[in-house]
Formats: sequence, C-alpha cells, structure tokens
Amino acid sequence: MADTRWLDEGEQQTWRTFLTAVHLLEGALDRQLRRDSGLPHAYYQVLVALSEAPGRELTMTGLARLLRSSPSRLSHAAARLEEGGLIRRFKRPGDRRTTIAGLTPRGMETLRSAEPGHVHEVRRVLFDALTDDQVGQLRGIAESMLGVLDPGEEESRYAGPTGTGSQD
Amino acid sequence: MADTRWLDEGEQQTWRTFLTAVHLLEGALDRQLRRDSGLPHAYYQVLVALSEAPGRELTMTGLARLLRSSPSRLSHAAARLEEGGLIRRFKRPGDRRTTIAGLTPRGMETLRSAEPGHVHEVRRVLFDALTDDQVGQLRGIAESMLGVLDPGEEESRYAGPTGTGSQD
DNA sequence: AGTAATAATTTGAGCCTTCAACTGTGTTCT
DNA sequence: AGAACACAGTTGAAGGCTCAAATTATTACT
Repeated sequence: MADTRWLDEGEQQTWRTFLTAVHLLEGALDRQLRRDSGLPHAYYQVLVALSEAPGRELTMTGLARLLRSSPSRLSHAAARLEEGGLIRRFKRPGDRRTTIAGLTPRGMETLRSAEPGHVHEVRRVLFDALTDDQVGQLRGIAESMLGVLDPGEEESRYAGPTGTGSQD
Repeated sequence: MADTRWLDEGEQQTWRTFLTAVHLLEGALDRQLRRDSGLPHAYYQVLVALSEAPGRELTMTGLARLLRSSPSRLSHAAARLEEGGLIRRFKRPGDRRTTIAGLTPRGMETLRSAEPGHVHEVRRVLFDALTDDQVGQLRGIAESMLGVLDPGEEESRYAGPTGTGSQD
C-alpha cells in the first residue's frame, strides 16, 4: 500500500464528531425501541420490511438484501421473531429451498404500536436537530456514501425500510 | 403523547438512506480492523484514546466518558484488551477505588500497525466519497446531532478519539 | 467514631452478531 | 443419468454489548 495520507485536523474532527453522533444516535434509537416495545432496532426493521412487502411476505434472501443483513444474522433474528409469534416462516411451494417469512397479525400490531414512539425519537434525535438545509445535505451525503458502500444497488435505491412513514 | 407527525416522503428516504449508509459504513470499518489487526472497532478506539492521553493512561471513568461507553462495556473491553497484553490496569495510589488503564508497548505497536489500514478505509468509505462541501456539511450536521444527543458536553467538544490522525 | 450516601468499577446473565461449517435443493454440463 | 456446481437457508461456537446487581472504597453527616 502507498504512503498513508493521514487525516488533517479538520477531517479528524469531522470524523470523530460524526462517529460519536452516530454511536449515540443508534444507542438512543435502540434503547427507545427496546424499552417501549421490547424489540431491538434491527428486529423492528425486519417487521417494517415485511409490513411493506406485497402480502406482507418476503423471501429470507430478499429480506436480507433489503436490510443489508447477512443470511445468518437474519436467520437468527427470524428464529427469535418467530418464537415471539411476530412472524412465521414456511417453505415456498414449488421450491423447497426458499423460505418465506410473513408478518403475523400479532407482528403487525406490535409494529403499529411501536411506530409512533419510534418516529418521535427519530425526529427528536435527527430531524428536529437539523435545519431543512442540513436535512437535504444529509441525504446527499448518505447517497454518496452508498455509492461506495453499496455497489450495484443503484436501481434499488430508496434503500431499506425503517418504519417511520405514515400509516396507509 | 401528542399526535404522531409522520415522516414525509423525503424525510423517509433521507432517513433510510442514512441508516443504510451508516450500517454499511460500520460494517466496513469493523471488518477491516478485525481482519487486519484482530481488533473490533470499539476496542481500537480504546487504544487510540489511551495513546493520546498524557502518559498514555486514563481512568476507566475518563475513558468511558471519552468513548461514550457504559462503564460496564468498557470494563469488559478492558478485561479482554488486558488479556491480550495491549493494556494494563492498576489501582491509583491514593484512591483505591479508581482503576487506571495504560497502553502497553505492545498495545502501542498494535495500534501503530493498525492505523494506516484504518485511515485508508475511512478515506475510502467516507472522505473519498464526499466532496469538500459535503465534508463541511457533514461536520455541521454531526455537531447539531451532538447538541441533542450529548447534552452538557459543549466544552469537551472535539469529541472522542478515533485513531486516524498523523503520527507525532 | 459510626452510619449512611456516593463513587468507581466489576461481574454475570441474556441476547445479538459474526464467521465458518453444514444441509438440502435446484441447475448445468457432458 | 450422473457429477459438479451454485443457491437458500440454518446451525453452533465465540465474542461483544446491555442491564441489573454486587463489591469496595471514599466522603458526608450527626
């Protein structure tokens, strides 16, 4: 590898501030969700993804792609969510390889009841803290990052689900 | 709680894109560090904080504050880092409550050898992906977020260490 | 001094994520 | 058909994080 190009003072502070902010942000979101609905943020996102899918069902692989999750992680998560009765899994007829995960009524209820508090928290820690300009900037920044981090997903943009949108 | 103010289309996409980007970013950093130096990102940050402290030593509490870590998390981390010989812990003479963690020579070497790859990765996934304008914007955004997420830390800004700066 | 509050840190259980290995199914190629 | 390959998903072990409880030491009160 070539000579290291160290971060200058400004980059350093940008990086550290950003890292700290993200760390605290994730902590806040996760704590709120766990406290108010018993779900870690990652599991909440699984429910959201399913809730928005046609028939409220998705392939494990499809779900993993949407959530940028490893198959393994998702499989463990699904096992736990199924235990709790929030989703159910079954084989797709006609292809015994693929498993389909579907949101149960109980899962849907849990999600619905968790959403308001979650959105409130997202607003509190992100949108309320930023000006409109900053929100626009953040979007551009995140998109640029995805360009590097999420190669070959250009057409599937409008990334994964997060469960903050209006009810239908 | 009052009526929920849902996220509109644009906010929704901003939020999802941001979440996905951050998720991938952390994955990339953590994988790189684990692969090249055997350290998870969080543990790497402990070494960095110590390396920048006077005498390369800090109180457990001080370290926790700097890293926005719970005492418990830090204690577990320190135990493991000590096992690996990267830090050592000892009681402060004069106050047998407080434990001081210090970077060992071995820890310093490990850090030094990990830094170039880490900086390279930080550049790759963040700075190289952004324009100069965006970098500036990101800093402002992160600072705004900290304003909400990190109350009462106004004077200790220039948040925690991350180990991306130039060697002395 | 003696007792209660506070502070610093550690411990253990439970849970989530990662990684590597494994099972079972479909596909392809000859 | 049969071998090799690729695909979908799961499993188990190891490690890291969170939360609540426990430990030990200092300070504050009376």
